[in-house]
Amino acid sequence: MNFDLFSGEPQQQRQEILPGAFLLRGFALPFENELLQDIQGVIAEAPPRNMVTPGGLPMSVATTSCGDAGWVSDAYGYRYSKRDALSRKNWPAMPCSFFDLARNAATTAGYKNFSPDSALINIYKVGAKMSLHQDKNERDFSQPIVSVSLGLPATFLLGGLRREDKTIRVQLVHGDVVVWGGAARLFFHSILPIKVGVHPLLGKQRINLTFRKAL
DNA sequence: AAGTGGCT
DNA sequence: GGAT
Repeated sequence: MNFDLFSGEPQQQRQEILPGAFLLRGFALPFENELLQDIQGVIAEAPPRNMVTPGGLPMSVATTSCGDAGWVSDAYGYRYSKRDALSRKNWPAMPCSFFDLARNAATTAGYKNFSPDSALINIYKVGAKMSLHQDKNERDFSQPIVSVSLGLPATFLLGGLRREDKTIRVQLVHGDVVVWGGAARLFFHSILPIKVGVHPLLGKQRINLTFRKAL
């Protein structure tokens, strides 16, 4: 945990950035070592790949998953799949460190008993981005989304229910967690192109973990 | 099927 | 279609 050097009290790092959406600054830092180790394990079993959108264009972000389902995109559309098309096996199991972090973060944001069954791992090289979209391939929108930022910083845009709604922008750095649910669950969001840089632990990349109850 | 992308 |  982060402690205030003067008071010795844990600093409150929770900020409601829009109704239902919370920024938990540095929340993942205590889990850092275990998370990085477990990410390596998942990637060894299910290598990240640049999925193709239904429109036929490759995404700039490389993606893999773990848990009971993984988010996939191909010519047939966006969906969750229980199997990795590359290995034709089930996705790797979700590491306990992933589940615990996601559940704790959701609780801290006021979403009790979050039980993610899918963790999407998005690898951003410098210049990679994620266009404005909604997370809407899940079955149950009563469960929040938990997003963990590692490595290089990113600018996160969060809007509303309509694509054309005004967006706020939030700088996300290594260890930050964003949780959105309730009224914000279907809000459009995006990541601007990652700027040139080198992170001391992760080098020239940003890794994002996104947790969902997909099934 | 696709605006999770690329163009202006 | 809008932001950059």
